[in-house]
Amino acid sequence: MEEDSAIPKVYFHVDLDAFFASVEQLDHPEYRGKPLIVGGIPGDRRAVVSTASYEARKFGVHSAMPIVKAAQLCPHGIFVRGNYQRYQEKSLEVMEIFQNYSPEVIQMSIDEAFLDLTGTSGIFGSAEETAKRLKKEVLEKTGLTVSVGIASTMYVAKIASGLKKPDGLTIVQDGKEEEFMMSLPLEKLWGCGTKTQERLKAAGLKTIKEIHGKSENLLISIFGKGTGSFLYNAVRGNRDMIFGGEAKNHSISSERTFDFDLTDRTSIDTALMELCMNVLYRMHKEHVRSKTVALKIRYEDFTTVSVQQTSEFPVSNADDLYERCKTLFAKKWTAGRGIRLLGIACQNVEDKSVPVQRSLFASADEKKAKVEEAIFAMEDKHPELKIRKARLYSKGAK
DNA sequence: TCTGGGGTCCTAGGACCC
DNA sequence: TCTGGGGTCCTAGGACCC
Repeated sequence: MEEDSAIPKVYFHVDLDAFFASVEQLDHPEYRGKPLIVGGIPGDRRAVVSTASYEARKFGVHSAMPIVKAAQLCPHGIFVRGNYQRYQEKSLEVMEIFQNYSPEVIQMSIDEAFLDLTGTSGIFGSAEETAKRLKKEVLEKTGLTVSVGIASTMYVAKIASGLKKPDGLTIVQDGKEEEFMMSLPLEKLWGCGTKTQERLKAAGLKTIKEIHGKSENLLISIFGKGTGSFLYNAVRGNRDMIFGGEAKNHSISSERTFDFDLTDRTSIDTALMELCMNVLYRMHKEHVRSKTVALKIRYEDFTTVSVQQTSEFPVSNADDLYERCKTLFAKKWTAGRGIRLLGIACQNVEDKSVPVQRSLFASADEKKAKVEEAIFAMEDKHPELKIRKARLYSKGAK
């Protein structure tokens, strides 16, 4: 093991403020300064809020809230469904700017990233100056504001960036991480959601300070190895992820919540086929394949079941995936119960360049796969030409 | 006011093997 | 014939994140 280098670690966590809503307000001046809700429009039965502008948040609207409720809280709000391609574009613009500040950028999602700024003070000046310059550059080049957290661990930087939104900058000095953590309410503990918070409260631990007072062994005895250790380290600001770690168990999934529960086989099969095409298209674009197919059913009462199966051979084409999904579905489905959501996933995807064992039927399967690839390629070139499985156009499908 | 869609990671239990 | 102990792989479900 190598000793810790003398250079103190410096991490930035950069978070775009109310990202989707901000992009909409940028593109539509008439939305600016108004309560804007992205995620659905009133009347979308089961839609939820994806992002609310700060003006809308004043009414109590927040992410994950049903649109129906948002419309009640904020009846004069502007509601839009959103344009994810556009958000992706803007995200890319911002991420490219980050590259100018650090060779090590870890993008965490469409609207946030960690930057390793360790040892760059000679180039950029102090962390604070650097952050201010970065914020200014992002605003000038993209019209968006970001909030930045700076600390010696990614974990603390992440929490810090969330404290002074929007357009915030929070610096936790090296050595002050623990003190910083202790000053926070329990809700700010990243990775500790409502369930764990409830368990903590049930155990008499209501604050980060109180957790800090317990030994690791005690926390493990109450919460188990994983959660116990996590809590012990998190309240000390110790918890850190490994930079540049291999992405394992990558999966590609698609799911859909239906406006009305499905009960008949025809609509169910159509929905399954649609999900299959979606997943397969994306696997094709990413040049990956998978041997493990998973299926998820959420019933009307929100109980959720899943099945998965790993086969000797990777999924080869849409029919293949569809057949596997139907088999899994038959294994789990309780006929008569209404289905509110269906989802499928291909797990443990691997790059198509790694050699694979071929099945006895490989040549026929490969032929089908080739045809599909050609179709996908054509759809990419001519989005107006939607070549889809004939059954998607059969009655009932839109 | 019933609760989206895309992910990742962890855990517990069963099967199977030596 | 009453039953060890470890390792590994797989699955189902749950927690959490944005």
